[in-house]
Amino acid sequence: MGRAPCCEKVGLKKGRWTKEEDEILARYIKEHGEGSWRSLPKNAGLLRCGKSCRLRWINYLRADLKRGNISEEEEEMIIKLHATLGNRWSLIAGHLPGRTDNEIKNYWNSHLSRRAADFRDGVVVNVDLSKLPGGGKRRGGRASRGVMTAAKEKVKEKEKEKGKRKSKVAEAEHQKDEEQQLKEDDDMALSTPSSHSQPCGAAQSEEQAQGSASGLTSDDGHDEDPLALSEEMMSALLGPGSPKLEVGPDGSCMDSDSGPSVVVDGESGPGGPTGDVGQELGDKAIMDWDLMGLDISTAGDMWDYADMDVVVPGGGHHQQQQELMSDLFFLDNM
DNA sequence: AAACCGGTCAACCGCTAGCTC
DNA sequence: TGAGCTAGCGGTTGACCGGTT
Repeated sequence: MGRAPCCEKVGLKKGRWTKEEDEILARYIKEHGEGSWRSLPKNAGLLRCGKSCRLRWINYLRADLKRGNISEEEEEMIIKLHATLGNRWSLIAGHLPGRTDNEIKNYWNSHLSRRAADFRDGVVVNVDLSKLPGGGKRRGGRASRGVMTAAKEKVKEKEKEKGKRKSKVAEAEHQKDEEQQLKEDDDMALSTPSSHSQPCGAAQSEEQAQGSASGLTSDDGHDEDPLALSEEMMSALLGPGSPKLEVGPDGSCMDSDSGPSVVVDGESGPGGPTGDVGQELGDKAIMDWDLMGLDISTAGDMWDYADMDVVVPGGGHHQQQQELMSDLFFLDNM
């Protein structure tokens, strides 16, 4: 049988937190650490639900939170990530250190969604959610640890095998990248500390990778994608000097000259990068680093990325490779 | 000065996946 | 094995605040 109920709803305080409550909660977590949210209010002497305590800590009291306005860089990042991930606020927050999912969600709803709607002039990205498992609908629920664990195991095994047949060139590149990583700061926008602790997509279950129901589906069943960003809209949002976006003939959106592109080399299965992702170079495909160019309409097909050698041209380092592998895994599990 | 209005954001709600017993 | 609980997620609500009439 299960455990006792999380908390008695009767007699618990609701609404805004007082300064005193904040202090009690912060002091308790400082002494005892995070977790055990169920017993926390009782132990700390708070008349709050554990859920409420957790939310207050995560969204407001945590020491590593960045206070203040969202910067232009962060805004740009949110727009790009939202175009790729949809309303996956926790994933987006994982790429923005010090920002919470709630904060980003609020910022999007109050600042960016309206701007996006102003610019939207039709369907830009084809997202046929009916082809995705579950019909493209999803609600909350935590990320699938099972999927993540299984994937890590799978990647480890593949890497073991791959290590044996890896080319000398790639090995030299890899070694060089690791050396560089020690010396230089990572100026890649997507290579943030938090994104390492929460690998993008690696923890996603099959259903979670479908995008939120309200974000990606329309009530009348059309394929309209409210998250789609046209070239005009993105250019306006990103401002002068921003990378120029290109809209592919199939409607996919791609960022043609932002950041280092990534060459994905090797076997790419159906629905893989070739043809759908950026520019083709023989058996290689140039993939936009932020994955803006991915055509998720083909996501139903599996893509054995683990067999690929991922090389970042121009001396990209190992960290970027691992970031990419995380993102690829996310797409693999869509 | 007061009423109204719209924007922002903290907090709540309902749901799901995974875990525990 | 399955019922029930926990943790975490995204959507929604409503209090608060500043600007306008």
